[in-house]
Amino acid sequence: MSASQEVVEVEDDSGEEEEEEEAEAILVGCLTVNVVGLRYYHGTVTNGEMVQLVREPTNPYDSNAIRVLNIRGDQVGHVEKNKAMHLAPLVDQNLAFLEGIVPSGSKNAYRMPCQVHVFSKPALAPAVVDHLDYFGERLSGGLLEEGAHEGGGGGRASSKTSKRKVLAGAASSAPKKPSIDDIFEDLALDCKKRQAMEPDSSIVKSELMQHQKEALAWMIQRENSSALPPFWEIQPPKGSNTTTMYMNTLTNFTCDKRPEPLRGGILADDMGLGKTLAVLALVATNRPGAVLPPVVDIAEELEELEEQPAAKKRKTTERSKGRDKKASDSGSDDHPPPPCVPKAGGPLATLVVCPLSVLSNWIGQLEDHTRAGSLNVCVFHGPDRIKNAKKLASHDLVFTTYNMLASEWNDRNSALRKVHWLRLVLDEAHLVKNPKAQQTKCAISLNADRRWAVTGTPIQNNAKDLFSLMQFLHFEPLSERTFWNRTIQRPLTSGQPAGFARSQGLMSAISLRRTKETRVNGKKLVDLPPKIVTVFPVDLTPNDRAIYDKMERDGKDIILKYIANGTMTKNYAIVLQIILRLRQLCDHSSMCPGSMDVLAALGAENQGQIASPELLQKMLAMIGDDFDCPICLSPPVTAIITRCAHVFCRRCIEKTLERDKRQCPMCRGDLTISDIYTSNVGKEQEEAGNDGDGGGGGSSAKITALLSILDKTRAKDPSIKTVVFSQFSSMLKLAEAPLTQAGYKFVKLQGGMSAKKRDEAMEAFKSRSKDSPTVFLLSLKAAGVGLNLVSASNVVMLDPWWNPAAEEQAMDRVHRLGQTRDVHVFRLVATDSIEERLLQMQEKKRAYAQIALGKEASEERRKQCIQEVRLLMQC
DNA sequence: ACCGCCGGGTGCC
DNA sequence: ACCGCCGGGTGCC
Repeated sequence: MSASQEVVEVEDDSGEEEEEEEAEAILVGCLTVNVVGLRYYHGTVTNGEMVQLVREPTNPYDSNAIRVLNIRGDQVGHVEKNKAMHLAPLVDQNLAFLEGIVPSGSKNAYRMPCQVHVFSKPALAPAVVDHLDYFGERLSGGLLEEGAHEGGGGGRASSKTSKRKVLAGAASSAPKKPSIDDIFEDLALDCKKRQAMEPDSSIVKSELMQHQKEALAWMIQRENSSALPPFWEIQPPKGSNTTTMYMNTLTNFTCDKRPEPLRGGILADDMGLGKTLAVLALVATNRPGAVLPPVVDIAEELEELEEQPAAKKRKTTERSKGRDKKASDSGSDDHPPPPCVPKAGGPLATLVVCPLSVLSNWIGQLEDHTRAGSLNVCVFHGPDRIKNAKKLASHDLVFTTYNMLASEWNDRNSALRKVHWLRLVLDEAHLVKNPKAQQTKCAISLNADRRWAVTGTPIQNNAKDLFSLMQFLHFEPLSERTFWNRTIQRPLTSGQPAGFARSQGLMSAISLRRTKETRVNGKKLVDLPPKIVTVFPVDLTPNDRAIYDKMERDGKDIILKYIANGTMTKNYAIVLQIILRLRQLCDHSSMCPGSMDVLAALGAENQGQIASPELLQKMLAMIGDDFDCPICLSPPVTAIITRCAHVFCRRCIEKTLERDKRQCPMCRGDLTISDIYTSNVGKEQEEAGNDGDGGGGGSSAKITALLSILDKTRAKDPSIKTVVFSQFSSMLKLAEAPLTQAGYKFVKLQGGMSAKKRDEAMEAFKSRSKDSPTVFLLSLKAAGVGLNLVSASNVVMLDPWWNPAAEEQAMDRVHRLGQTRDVHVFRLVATDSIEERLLQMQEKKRAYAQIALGKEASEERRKQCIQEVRLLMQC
């Protein structure tokens, strides 16, 4: 950042503070002055209109000059000089600031009266009064007179003023300072009269929830409707006036040019209501040139559910709503209604700005809910981002982060800023509440036809945050700080009902907010049914038990020897193998051929390089994602295995090897890039040693348990579907024959399946038809992606996983948005086995994950690793 | 008449 | 601007 930029920042700061102080100011009094020189300027005002009074110290004729501008900023004239002379010093010394309203007489061609409201900090008010008194200027209508600076609408129509006062009386019984949440409170009631729309099914493959369809219809209507922006009214020609006029009800600014609609708004649904999908549906459905699906009116039901205390407040909402509605209705009368036909030919690309942390969520939802390849998507992030604006603009959807936005702000030639966007979406838009942050400035300045702010925590009890959203939305004149303060902020903070009513009118017009408590026809929008997790102990069959016990004893002996020698990390591959074997034995003996002796012999012979690459790859494929990278302590992004059998993210280990010596961070053994192996995922590895029917060692206790759960479920309700997870695909295979035998139809999903096959399996399972499969066998790898499995409500985890978060995530494929039944999760755990210890370890990991984030593989971590093994092996 | 008055020219700051 | 103001023309009744 250059020095000059810093200076600018500082100036911005002070300006900001001053303007925020304005909100705290009080009205000292009013003064009527003449606005003169009208014929030299083309800015016009009508009766009751607000004007801006701007000092013009550089005026060559009078250094006290005060310019008079209308809302649009066009100059109307000057304050007559003998009054300007009295007022200018107050303004220049920051003792007061001025606001003007032209009550009447605006027809005069040469001059017009203007009511000047003088505001100051309360402490300075007496000095201001004294100063003006000295010059013979008597102020009228100070704070004491209620409604004195009601200005906004007061001047225009006295009938309205009286209505407001009635309203004020009604509202004053409510709590003094209405929070923004109160403003939203009743808006929810309005959604039931809303409409719904299906998304373009050639792109969006998922079924939207009802409230998401409503959000889609609402957003599309906001983007395509030609309705007037909020606070605008149409004034049909009357009398001698033959032109239709448009008036802003906040400022009474009137002009003959129809204001542009506000194409966008605020999607402020609570977290967990699926805003991301709603926006994706919008992007997919409201494309230029597209034919829109029909709008479906939602029947209004259960009106009687209305609660008593809400009724009064609701009237307020309806009043402002009614006004908006009238405005838009008459708007479509006057302009041939072009709604719902997005034109082709303009810009195509939607830019989504989000925090880096939720970027993956967007991508995940995109993969989950849209057909592969149906949208042309790109992520503008990282050093190899697209720098060519034309290329960037050719995508349907571009994702970037706030940090990118902030850094690109400095770059005049940034592709982001050059593109003319069809649509700009700010996710977690509350992040732009700081108006001087670079990301905020950049977001405001980007060139986009439609603008959306998406946020789950909309306006944290602070109307100021709303202001920055107005800036982002380019919603004039509220995007202008002075007008924001004047019409919303100050009335709101001083508890005037006008501020509240206006905010409500604004929000009801441009925002959609539903909370988890919002009810439509008496039902919550998203009411995730409970998830009940049960640990389901399984006694191994006598045969398996015997094999397991022997193996565990052998394994323990081997490991104890390593611990005694201090060679455990060196022999980590064998340790891992032992643990893996034992875990497999908990599923079924057939999955673990051979004995530990073989391994031990191997280990004894080659202390250094013990495993062949093939074996290592096999191991990696089996532990797969169910392992934490010891460097970043998260499940590996692209898991690799070293020749010393340690598992890392590819990124993490590559970086470590680049930077440090050529050593494995875990065992300190020599290690180079060539000693790293990926799993050969492409070819699905089927564990040898079983032929799919439980083969050699009799039946598996886990499979028996699974069947008993399924049988019970089927007896209770045959339509309940069950998802079965295991990390061993061989275990899933083991389940197949018994399932078929017991009359269960099933589908399967595991790593290495083609996208088409996966889709087919998903579709089949989703079906509600009688002969559709009721059991879904999933490997851990397949569960990692954001699958939606809400058609099932039962989950069986055949084996406990290393990583509790991964297990949780897998369950949440079922227990997620759209789930209507209670979810039952059965975690099968072999009694008195390594699995029980694994559960204990999961608890520890949960706690550990909180503390040691971001630490690199250290001595401590290695010790902990040994501790984990000892805990698992009970030695 | 170094005034008053008349009436045309003129017009923000 | 159907004003105020300026400044030139004018000058008893």
